[in-house]
Amino acid sequence: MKLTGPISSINLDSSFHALSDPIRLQVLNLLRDQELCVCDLGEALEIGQSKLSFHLKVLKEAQLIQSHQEGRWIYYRLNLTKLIVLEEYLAQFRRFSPILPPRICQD
Amino acid sequence: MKLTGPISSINLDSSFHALSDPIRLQVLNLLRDQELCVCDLGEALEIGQSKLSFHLKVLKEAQLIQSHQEGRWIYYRLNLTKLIVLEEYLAQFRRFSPILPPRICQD
DNA sequence: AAATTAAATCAAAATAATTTGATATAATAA
DNA sequence: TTATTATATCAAATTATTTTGATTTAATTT
Repeated sequence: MKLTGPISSINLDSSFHALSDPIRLQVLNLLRDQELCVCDLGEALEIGQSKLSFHLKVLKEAQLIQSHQEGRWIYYRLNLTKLIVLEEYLAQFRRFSPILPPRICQD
Repeated sequence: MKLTGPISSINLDSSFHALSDPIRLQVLNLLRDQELCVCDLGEALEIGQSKLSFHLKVLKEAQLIQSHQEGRWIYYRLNLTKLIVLEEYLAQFRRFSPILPPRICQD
């Protein structure tokens, strides 16, 4: 059986790859509750401009973030949809487990 | 504020790195509801023995799987605890979001 | 004890990802 | 129109990861 929905493994590896770097995780954390322009991110992270641009590209290609332009600034924000797909993928292991009880629901 | 609990970013990047490879995701999926020995995994995945061993090591060092020996077989199983830590890390973005409603709780 | 088997380890080769510094692009301001 | 600013892109250098085949280890069987 080949899965095709959001829980399939297709592209999941590259999504997780985008999460596998400390700078990129910092970016996601900075964007957690607000959108920011590249200059804000650069100031917060204190890394070179082209390095930041590279990591933003990785995150964007993995569809973990989205961007839009405003004047000469480019703003980035989380793509929650994709983050939720990954969350659900991991949740699946817990749901399938014959061992541990399901997590307490806090939503 | 430096986080230190399970939701901190410390080591999260290497955990996600362990998830960033299709062979390793296949291994996790095979172990989803049962433990298997290396030979079972090798048969299912049709990859060379040392290659499999390498990927199991990456998963084990990331604490996503655990192993125990029985005679000359070594059995691997998921480490749900770590998978749940990662799931919670991702859930945090959703919980923090001012935009999307919380996920419908299915537990 | 010798042979077999399951799995790990090692070193070399092959690939892939990241960093760096320079240059390009496109929007705005002077 | 020229200068400035924000960001992206590119190529080269660096670093990290993965693959491969050979060897090792340890348990079991003969």
